[in-house]
Amino acid sequence: MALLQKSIDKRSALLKATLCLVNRDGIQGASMAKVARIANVSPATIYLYFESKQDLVNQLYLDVKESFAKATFANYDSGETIKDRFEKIWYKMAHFKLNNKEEASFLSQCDNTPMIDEPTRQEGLKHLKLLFDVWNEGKQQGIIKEISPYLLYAFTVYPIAFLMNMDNRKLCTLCDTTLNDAFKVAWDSIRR
Amino acid sequence: MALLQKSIDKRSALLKATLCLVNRDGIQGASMAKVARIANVSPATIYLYFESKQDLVNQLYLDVKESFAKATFANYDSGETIKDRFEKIWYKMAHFKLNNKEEASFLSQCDNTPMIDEPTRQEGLKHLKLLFDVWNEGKQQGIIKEISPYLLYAFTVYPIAFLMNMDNRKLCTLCDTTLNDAFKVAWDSIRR
DNA sequence: TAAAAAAGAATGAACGTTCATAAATATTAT
DNA sequence: ATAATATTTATGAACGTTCATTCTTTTTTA
Repeated sequence: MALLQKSIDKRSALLKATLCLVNRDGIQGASMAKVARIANVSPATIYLYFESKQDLVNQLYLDVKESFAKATFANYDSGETIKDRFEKIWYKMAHFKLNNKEEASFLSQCDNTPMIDEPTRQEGLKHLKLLFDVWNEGKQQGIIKEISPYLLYAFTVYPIAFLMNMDNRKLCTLCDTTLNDAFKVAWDSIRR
Repeated sequence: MALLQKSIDKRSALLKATLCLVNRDGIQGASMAKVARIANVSPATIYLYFESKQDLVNQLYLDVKESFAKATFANYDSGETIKDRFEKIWYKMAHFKLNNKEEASFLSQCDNTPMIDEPTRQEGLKHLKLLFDVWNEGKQQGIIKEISPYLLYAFTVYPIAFLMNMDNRKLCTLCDTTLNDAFKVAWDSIRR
């Protein structure tokens, strides 16, 4: 149905506009008026698709998290070794952040804003299940340290965001060499 | 001079009010009117001490960074071993963030906002010189990996902010045991 | 009494949101 | 198949509020 498609297009145009603006001016800088203008739509139209600015940003958050997870766990094979699986996931996360800077920077901004509510954050976390699986198996096999997934995440995945930030600010170029170094650091941090 | 002291008091009352509000409602939620009300001052008075909201937030940023650095490098002794020095610095950073949650959360928010300008960020970085010294010496002695300080920071210090966030959201309690685990992870990540 | 500091009221602009209305689309009746 | 009608979808203008900032006046200090 053409109508439905048109609706979907408009919805994603609005999400895309929001992503772009948040990336440029911060969450508070992405006003509904600006979002509307960039999406070629009347401000009022936004409220046909989202019930508030908070809703808009939260839905965008879930949307981006989902595509991040999709990229991260593509070709996931539970038959591979723990290290191989972790390595592939880690590199895919890094490459997603490098190749989708707007999305990555948006997620970074979301980490510390009160705009994203707790239920939405929880929902977003679910996408990481496969990574937690790998860690749990790794612990059972004595390959990975017996520590909470929050620690594992903090020291392997979270740092990528920092590096991406530095790269954006031209302070530290994230070339392949740097990325390989970074993975080594990440792996050394959590392996037994 | 009593007058000067009163000025200093008012300035820090304004900074404190800003810190408190940013922590509660985010940077955009800390309006000049609210800051004034909490500091028991007229909105206009703020402009006697700061030339704009951006200036206010940037000065607060430097202020907090400085007290963070003061706490972090207290009793620094360049005669100690690399690991001892790093360990003490790391724990002091962690404890500062645990004991000064408002300050820590504020700094986290600053990581991803366009409100803090690049010169101010550079200024804030200078406070970390001693940490960089330790790392450089460590590299020379073959104790620490030969990688950029940005990588070292990303994998040892930056994760603390994540853990603090989880702690604030009651998802992962940062008790002494967790903290010790975390330090082990941090050290394993960068040692040779 | 002169100068500095602080106040409160007021500024235009921008905010998120809603409203009455218009355009576009779907449904029904002929 | 076409005309008339109902329904959805979208609009631009306007809402009340709040924003950062400034202006004029009053209070405090020297």
